[in-house]
Amino acid sequence: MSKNLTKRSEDYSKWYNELVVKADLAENSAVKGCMVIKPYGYAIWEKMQAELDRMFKETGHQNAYFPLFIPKSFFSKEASHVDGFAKECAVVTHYRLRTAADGKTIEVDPDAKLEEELIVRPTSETIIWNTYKGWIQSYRDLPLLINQWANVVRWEMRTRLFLRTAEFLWQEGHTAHATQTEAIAEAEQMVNVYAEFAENFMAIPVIKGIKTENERFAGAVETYCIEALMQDGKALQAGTSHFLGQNFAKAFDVKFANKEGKQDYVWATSWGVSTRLMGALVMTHSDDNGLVLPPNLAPIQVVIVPIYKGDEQFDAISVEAKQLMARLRKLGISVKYDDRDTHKPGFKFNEYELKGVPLRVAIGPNDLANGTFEVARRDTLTKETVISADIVTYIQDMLEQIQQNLFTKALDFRNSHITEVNTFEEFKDVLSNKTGFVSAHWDGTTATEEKIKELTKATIRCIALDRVEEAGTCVFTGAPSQGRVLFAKAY
RNA sequence: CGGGGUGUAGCGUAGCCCGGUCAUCGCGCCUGGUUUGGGACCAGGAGGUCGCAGGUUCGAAUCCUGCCACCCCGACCA
Repeated sequence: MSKNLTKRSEDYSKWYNELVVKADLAENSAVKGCMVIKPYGYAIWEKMQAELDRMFKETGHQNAYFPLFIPKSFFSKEASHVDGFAKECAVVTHYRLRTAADGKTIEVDPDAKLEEELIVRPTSETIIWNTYKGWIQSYRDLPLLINQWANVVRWEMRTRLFLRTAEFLWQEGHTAHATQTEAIAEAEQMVNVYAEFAENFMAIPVIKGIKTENERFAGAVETYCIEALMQDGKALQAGTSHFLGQNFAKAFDVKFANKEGKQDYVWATSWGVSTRLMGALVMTHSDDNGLVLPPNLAPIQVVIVPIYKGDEQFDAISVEAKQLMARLRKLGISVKYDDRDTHKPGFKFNEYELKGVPLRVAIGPNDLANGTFEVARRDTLTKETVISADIVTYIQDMLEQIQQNLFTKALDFRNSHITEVNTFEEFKDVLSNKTGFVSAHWDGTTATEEKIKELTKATIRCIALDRVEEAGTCVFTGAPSQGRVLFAKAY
């Protein structure tokens, strides 16, 4: 295994191997950017889904499901939206195959050409708003707060495992409101939900902010985002929440009668996070020994490894192990007892480190004699001997400590990689040597933003919601600025 | 689509410049035995259209031509 895994993104793919593999569909290069999520990786996604779903419901949202296929005509109704996605859509043109003249191969039946092509959804705004049109007549129908768990397809020119795959899993919330204020409040609420989820559940510190016009979602009036920093110093957008204004309501003619009896267009939001978050998880916490999973997300939180010679010892250890397993499970802790006799303990130790299991309990003849357990934690790679009487509370506390420690570690790293600069020389120097976020004054123009991107490859990740107003001069043009924005090289 | 690189067993690779017991080594896999507190050891074994198609040659993994695929950089991209 290569060293310096924290330095280059390609190296992370080695750790992804535990979770996911690139789809092996070499016969058809068109789907090369897809991924197969392995059971261990999918278990993490399920945990993320469960927690997010709970948070959505606590904020009043409901789940629904909309079609995978979107008629082409829907797509063209919102001009900037179609501009944003047109170049990366998979299109269905036919609905039937037939046996070819050679009697062996299968070909597309030319008679089965669709009158109107169907787009495989790259996002569902259009089909959802087309549906909402029939659901909303009165202010009494509002707000409409719906979330969908789905897959989407974006035919990117270049894919990167987890971070930008051709097909990915996500959730997309789509809400409709009677007033602008309410819709903005919703968009802000959801970015807060995402931030809370990332920090408390995934142990990934994030910066909440808004996107510049240039980086805004196609069709949005304002895009809120959470930005995380990976160990290699590159930023990753981990979630977005958009205030869509009345753009989609107007495009799909969704009007409602307000309290005064007047017709008005509804105000909209949409928000989403995807399997990209799993990439963020790996790139935030993992080390040269493999994955490091926060206890909240680990499919296996505790693994018990027996160390024994002969059946007699094994049986005695198994009794202890199964007792401990039962007690931990009662507390909702997920435990695996690895009683395979095909592998030595040392092999198992390394295997579970690679998989990122937070806590490992070893039980051997010495422990049996002394009434102890050996507990090793994945985040610090340290071991301690714990007496039987304390073991359950010790593990319970330790899982919480690991969760906390991972967040603190990532937060310290992130905070030490936000650098304020005042000259363009410094700007370039920090970007190429220290990496991370660069906090600098910007004159607010797209032209400057693009010129900086051209020269340094850095983009404005966000204007932090909690930034302090501060008069200054643009790091590039010297024009006046009201505050600093965060630049970084990003995935 | 431009620039660079790679393609040899499930994975990672040597060999290619200088054609000829060259199909190499490691991991993994199978069998038997000994092992088991940090990736065990010994012995034996299975597994390969050398990316594909042509060409040169007595002879091609090796040279030539074309094609295909993958990776990296760029364009593109919430």
